Amino acid sequence: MFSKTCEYAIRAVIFIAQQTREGGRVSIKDVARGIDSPEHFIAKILQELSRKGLVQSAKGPTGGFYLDHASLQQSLADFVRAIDGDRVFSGCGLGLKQCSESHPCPIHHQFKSIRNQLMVMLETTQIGGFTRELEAKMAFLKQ
Amino acid sequence: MFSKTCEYAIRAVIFIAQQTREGGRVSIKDVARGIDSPEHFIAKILQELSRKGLVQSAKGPTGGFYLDHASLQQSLADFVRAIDGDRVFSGCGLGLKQCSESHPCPIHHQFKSIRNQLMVMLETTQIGGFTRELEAKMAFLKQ
DNA sequence: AAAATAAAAGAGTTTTTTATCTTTTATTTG
DNA sequence: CAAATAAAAGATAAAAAACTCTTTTATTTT
Repeated sequence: MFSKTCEYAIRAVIFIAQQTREGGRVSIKDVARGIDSPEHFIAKILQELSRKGLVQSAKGPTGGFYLDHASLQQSLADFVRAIDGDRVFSGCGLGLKQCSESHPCPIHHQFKSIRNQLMVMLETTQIGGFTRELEAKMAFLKQ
Repeated sequence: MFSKTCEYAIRAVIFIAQQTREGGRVSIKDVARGIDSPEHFIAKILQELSRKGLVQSAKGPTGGFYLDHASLQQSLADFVRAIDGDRVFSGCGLGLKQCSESHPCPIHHQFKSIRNQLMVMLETTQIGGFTRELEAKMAFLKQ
């Protein structure tokens, strides 16, 4: 569904949101440990999200990653789009380049319906909305 | 969603179903042309499906691929499973190995719902059920 | 100002996926 | 039986994705 990069990205950002909910920063090391991902790999990913303004960062001691008010309100869809592009939202289920309403693949309509639901789900879910569940250990970001 | 291999596989099998609806065989060359895929690549894929009994084949002149009665009734899900395994049906949206009802990732429940719909769709769609649409040019397997 | 900390950037490497090329085996037809 | 046809099998190559390592830059603390 998503690339590995994108899976890590989402987990990382949810983790950062949770860890910094009362201010503060979290280091790459801690993110990597917190979501059980390769450290240098998640570093690259956060670098890119940082460049695109979807996460915030600060260098030096006391530095690390965090999310400003705007970033906390970004939807999962925004992060998916930033990493995987809109392949997920608009690609053809059978890989046709020109698949469309007027030139549909055999499963175009069925797929559209399911993908729309996926899209609505991703668009309406804010990255900052998982803190409570994680806190209560009703949801997990690793293992 | 699906691997490229799986996309080609589904397109190929739908094509074979259509081309051989009144008996006969279709060659790899024709399949490759018919779905606009690399010839040797689709050959490999059909070879594997043939080994697994999901498509039928015959060597020599007048040989080629076709689908027996049972294969025509296989669902899309069967072909997806044969190529991509059940990753599509049961993998975690965020890539967690141990994601489950009792140890869910933050989007487990939302994902489950969408994936179930995908699964129902794939399970209830027979590979042989597209001939009419294709014939009427209301669906396409290439471009 | 020097030392320490932590992200950014750049340059690889490894693995997996996708694709190609060549040889072999089976079957049919003249 | 020889020639032709078509899939099966095996080996290799190219491209993309996933992951690692090293150096640089910015910031803070002493």
